[in-house]
Amino acid sequence: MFLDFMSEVEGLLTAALDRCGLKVDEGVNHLALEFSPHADIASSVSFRLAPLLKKSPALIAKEIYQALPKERRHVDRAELVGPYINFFMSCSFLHMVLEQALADDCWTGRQRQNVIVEHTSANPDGPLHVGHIRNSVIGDTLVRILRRAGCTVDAQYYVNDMGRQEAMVVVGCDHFQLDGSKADHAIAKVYIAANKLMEESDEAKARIKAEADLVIRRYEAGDPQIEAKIKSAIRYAIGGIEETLHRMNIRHDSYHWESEFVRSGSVAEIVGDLEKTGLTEWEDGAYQLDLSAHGFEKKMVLRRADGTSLYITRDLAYHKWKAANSDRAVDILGADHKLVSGQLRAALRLLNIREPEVVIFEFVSLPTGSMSTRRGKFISADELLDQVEKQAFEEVSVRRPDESEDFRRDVARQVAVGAVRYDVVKVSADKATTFDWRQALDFEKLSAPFIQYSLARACSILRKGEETEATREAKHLDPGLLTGENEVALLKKIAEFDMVIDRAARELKPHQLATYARELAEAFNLFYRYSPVLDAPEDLRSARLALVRAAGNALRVTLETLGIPALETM
RNA sequence: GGGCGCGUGGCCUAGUCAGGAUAAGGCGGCAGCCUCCUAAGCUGUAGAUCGGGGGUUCGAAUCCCUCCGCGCCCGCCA
Repeated sequence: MFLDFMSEVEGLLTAALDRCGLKVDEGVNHLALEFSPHADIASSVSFRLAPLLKKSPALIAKEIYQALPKERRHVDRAELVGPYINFFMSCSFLHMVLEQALADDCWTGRQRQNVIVEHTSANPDGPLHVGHIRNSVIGDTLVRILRRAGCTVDAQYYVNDMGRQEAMVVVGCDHFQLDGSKADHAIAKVYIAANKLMEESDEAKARIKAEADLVIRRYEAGDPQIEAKIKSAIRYAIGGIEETLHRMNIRHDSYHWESEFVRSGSVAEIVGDLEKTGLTEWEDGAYQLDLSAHGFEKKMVLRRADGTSLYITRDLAYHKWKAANSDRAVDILGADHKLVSGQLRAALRLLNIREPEVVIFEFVSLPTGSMSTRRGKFISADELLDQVEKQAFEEVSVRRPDESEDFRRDVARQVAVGAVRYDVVKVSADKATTFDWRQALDFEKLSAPFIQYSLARACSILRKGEETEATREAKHLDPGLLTGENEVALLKKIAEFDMVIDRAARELKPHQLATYARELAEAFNLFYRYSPVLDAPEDLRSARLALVRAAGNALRVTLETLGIPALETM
């Protein structure tokens, strides 16, 4: 929709520049297109040409303006305002938007790549906390955005089964009993307890560390007894983690365990490949890769002194596999992984393996400081969801006191999922945040319920409007009646959907969709407030009803792409 | 100490990558709107040295330099 309008504008401008014998350097946005309150899209390309032509921008803009081809489909008119050329959408374009938005096939884009998105990948040593879910929500939203853009996506969870953390879980299970709480929480308790044990004395610390080291060595060597222990602890923890993820509408398509890559020999193979670069050496007893030529002071350790592999070595093998099995590989990682992910990419570059696209998100901290599973200092995702759901239940009970408790519980659950997801996704990934209960429990304008509510309003109109409409014979729809300011603004906002998705999918910026969702809901609410539908004269009523259906589709698809339940009533 | 990221009204954020026409929202404050399709909504109002300073440019929240503040990292952890 909007992309069609934009490419026509690009075509017009390119043709006009050509006719004038003007050239602008190729590059991103070389036509200087920009969004503007003065136009549907504007170009300030005249400024770029002014220094070259030594003429005033206004004069250049005038020449270009006069050379614009007259045959147009989506562009109604262009206006010359000083140095700016403003383009406006035609009525027929808006009619096309309405018609397309009433159907199903305009909501999926034309990107056709196979994409692997790895997200969450939290160590199975405890429940997800409010920091982890930033990863999960950003990751899952990107999965949905990429699918919406037309890609085939495999969402993957990388299971760290060979690391020290997991060995500590096994040590914890040896010393303490798992209690009856939710699986991931029960695992966290023994893990925290084992870590506490280490603080008792130097002797205890050495003893526990030795136990963990032994677990690591035996597991890497393929000891079946240890393997059974680790796998069962991990499956148990992941079961709990999955339960939480499912509660938030998040699902992984496949799981890859790091041990896979050790057992298959691909870790050894990639270490061998790195050896051939001549940049590796045994130093201080460990096998290291020198990346100083690539801007990394720190050497990358590939093997411990005892020969066992490290996280980053195994990750290298995993990424080699990902590169071979996708067109794009996307990693969602916390800010603490900046350095290692940089080293990882540098090492892959050395081997001529396509690098992953890495989305880094900054930390979520508590008002009291940073979170830590090991120290038991965190707010779990389950606790957050429970609290938000409780608050939502109270609010829905105030608003819909006559509805059954089942209805209110159901709405509260869906509102809570949306509120939590939207709260996370609305903030740009490169902003560090502090978790705030008051904000998490606020369901007003800058939140998911605001958007869900707009859809519920649309659905309510449709329920009432279409039972009478259905009895009439199919009648001619005249979109030309939708000329009100709010109606046109709503149509234009609906049209933007494809561009927002396309851009978010290319730039991997899910918060752009969150911003769009809010704007779409605002546009609908203004229309709702000022353009009565059911009480309008017959023809206008039909046209507005169609607009409500179109806006409802846009809201529904937008919410689904954000992983937020699209409620028909609330 | 070095590397990366961030700094926008009292608070939270969009806009920064691709510099342009009056800095955009929310929360909180104040003042309004339910005989009218769900008021989780809508309207108005007050409130900003876009961290400070320099530079590039016709034009800088946006690009460059520098300083300050905050976060993350600099493990044979992940």
